[in-house]
Amino acid sequence: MDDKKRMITLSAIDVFQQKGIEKATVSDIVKGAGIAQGTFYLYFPSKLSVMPAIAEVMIEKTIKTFHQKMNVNSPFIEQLEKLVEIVFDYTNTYRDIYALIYVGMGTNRQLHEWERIYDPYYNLVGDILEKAQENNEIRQQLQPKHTAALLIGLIESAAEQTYFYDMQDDRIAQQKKIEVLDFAEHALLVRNELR
Amino acid sequence: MDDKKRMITLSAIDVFQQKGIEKATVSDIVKGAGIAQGTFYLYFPSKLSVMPAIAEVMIEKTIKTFHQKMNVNSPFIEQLEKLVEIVFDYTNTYRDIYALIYVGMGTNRQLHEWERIYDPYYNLVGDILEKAQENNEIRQQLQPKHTAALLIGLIESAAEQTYFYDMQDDRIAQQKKIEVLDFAEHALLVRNELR
Amino acid sequence: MDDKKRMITLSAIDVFQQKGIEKATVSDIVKGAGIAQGTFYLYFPSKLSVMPAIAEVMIEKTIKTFHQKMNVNSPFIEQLEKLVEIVFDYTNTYRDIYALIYVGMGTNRQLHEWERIYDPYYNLVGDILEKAQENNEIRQQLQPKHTAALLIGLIESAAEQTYFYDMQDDRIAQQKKIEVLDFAEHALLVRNELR
Amino acid sequence: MDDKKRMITLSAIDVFQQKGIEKATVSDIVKGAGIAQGTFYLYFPSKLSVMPAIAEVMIEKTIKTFHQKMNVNSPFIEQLEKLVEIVFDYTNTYRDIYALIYVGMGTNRQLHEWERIYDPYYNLVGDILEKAQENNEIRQQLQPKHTAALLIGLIESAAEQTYFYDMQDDRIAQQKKIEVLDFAEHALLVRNELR
DNA sequence: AATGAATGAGTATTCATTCAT
DNA sequence: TATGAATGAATACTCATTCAT
Repeated sequence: MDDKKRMITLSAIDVFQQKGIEKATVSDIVKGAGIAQGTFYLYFPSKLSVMPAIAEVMIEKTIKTFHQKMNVNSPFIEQLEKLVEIVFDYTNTYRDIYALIYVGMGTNRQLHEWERIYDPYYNLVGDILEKAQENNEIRQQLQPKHTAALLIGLIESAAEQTYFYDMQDDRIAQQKKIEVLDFAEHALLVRNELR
Repeated sequence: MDDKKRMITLSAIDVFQQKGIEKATVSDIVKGAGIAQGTFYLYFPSKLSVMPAIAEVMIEKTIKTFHQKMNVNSPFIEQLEKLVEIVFDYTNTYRDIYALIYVGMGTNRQLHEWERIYDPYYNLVGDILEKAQENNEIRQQLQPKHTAALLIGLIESAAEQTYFYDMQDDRIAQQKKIEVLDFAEHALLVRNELR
Repeated sequence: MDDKKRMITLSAIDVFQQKGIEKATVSDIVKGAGIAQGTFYLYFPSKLSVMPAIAEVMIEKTIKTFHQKMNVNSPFIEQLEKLVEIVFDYTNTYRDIYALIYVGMGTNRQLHEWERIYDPYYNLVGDILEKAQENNEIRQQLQPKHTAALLIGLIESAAEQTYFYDMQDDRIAQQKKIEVLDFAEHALLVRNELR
Repeated sequence: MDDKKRMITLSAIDVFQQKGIEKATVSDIVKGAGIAQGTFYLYFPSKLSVMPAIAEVMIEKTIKTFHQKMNVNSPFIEQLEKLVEIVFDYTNTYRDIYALIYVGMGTNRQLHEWERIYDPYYNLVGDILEKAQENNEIRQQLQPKHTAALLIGLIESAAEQTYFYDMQDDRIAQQKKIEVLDFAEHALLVRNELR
């Protein structure tokens, strides 16, 4: 991505997190990026059109985190646990941003781009599932990439629900993680020899 | 709910659906409700504070649909199918509204109210799961209400993913429904006679 | 004055002092008076029409203070000192109210009423001057009532100027009082024995 | 002063005079200044914050008038007469504006700025008094600048009192001028040869 | 490419006033 | 007389976008 475009996008993420969805302005964004008001429009045709770029950066970050934290050679069950950890983590941190992207792209009729943007993420998790299939750790009938989408959706929604409760209470989050892990394991029939 | 408050809420739902999230104005809402501009503020302190009321109405609608379409005496597997149908249906119809509620309540620091509002919904599905447990149709270890939340989250996110794609293509939706159903059945160990 | 009309007026004074000129509303006033919104309009045709009533009450208060603090038999010079004290005191306390009355009556084309309202005040001070003339304490050529108006204006404006400075600093106020007293004494030729 | 800021200020004075205190709108002001609505807010943070700028322009005008009409070499008594003329004149013409400035700055907690703004005015009159002292035309004990403030306050309040009455009646104004002049002369001990 | 002053359409919110009870 | 829910006109202020430099 063009360097200045990236600066704008990163600043936008910052601003949205600090000011919240309603109060963020282009003026704030350009200030954060250290450029002039007009320069913004050299890189993005409108305010909402930053959204896909933001989404891309977010996914990029997520994938980077994956590669850092995930040991692809560890048993699938451990990778699944890690997945839950990671998804809960970024959902909590970036909840507002995700809502924003969702609304912003929806308004802009760009929602279909979401598919393209999430694609590498689904592929990443899909690959893990595929390898788990080869190792006979999960059911053979599962279509890896489709299942990846369901799995990510499940965990993300569980993470979001955690924040309907008091965010401070970490025990609720831990409990939720255990439950979603159990749910997912059965869905995928992980370690079915254990039952 | 107070009659006039309800009128405002219903009109707000309409306006948000028609005009989209960004373009809806209080002026439109009061016009739809047949009241004066100022009257709005007798019932709601601000534009965004209608959100919880909208959420309540939406959940109310959903629950009503449930009672209409769901045969509580049919086998659990059929009820699950119905659940998927219903969730996909309202997600498709009210996708924008849900996004709006989410953002609106988040912005307003009212997200915790979501818990209270979703509660009857989780209870409804929780009851179904509990009965299924009694009939030995699903795993006994599952905590019904918690599982209900996960299940609803799973199906909703699957539905959302579907409608990020071309909404017209019904085959994709059908395919997604089958996948999520399969995923959920295994998670709950519904067809345990097969194993 | 009608009891309820008085209640409204007193509440209005309170509200204006607490909320300031811009923020005071009829709603606040009726709340303070313990009556309903509509009742206000049974006693006053409009919001601004309370102003003369407020002015009247203010003058009434001032005159009452005079009768309490002023010894009409003491030498004129002492009465003048007292006058300065009193005027500084009420100017400081009710500066906002006076500004409000001024603007409110000006807007309403009721400014001529000011004459009628201030009249008893001018008479009061005029009487003091007249008696001082009889006692040969001030110049004989002075027209008592006209001079009263000038004198009051002089002291009020001096008091107002005090508040252009830091209001906390009492020494400035004391200094100003001494200066205005000296100014007035010479204007009236009070200490004629000095010449 | 920045050219555009000055345009806005001048237009604001116009609008306040024509429309009166309550009815003046920012929209009117910008129309008069020939600029866009938003431009106003590049120069002033709010509607009321124009007040100090208005006050500055008013004082500027007054001082200019002084330099035109006042012969600094004429006897003090004539300069005092001129001072009364000028103060009565601008008080009559700009009565509304002064009330507005007073209220506006009071509301805005900017009243202390008044000191800075009036300062050159007090200095101007203070200089006249100082010179009169050198010429032994007034009492030596007087502190020139402080006395200037009292004197201006006296004359302004006298002028204001005049214009609360029927403004058309010029005889009342003339009478008041004579009285205030007499009052001031004695206060300053002008014409001390007469005593 | 970059700037940032200027634009002006757009809207939530307020509050004096009314009127059916 | 008294009420207070309902009214709706009126307006300050915001901010995405433009364009001359």
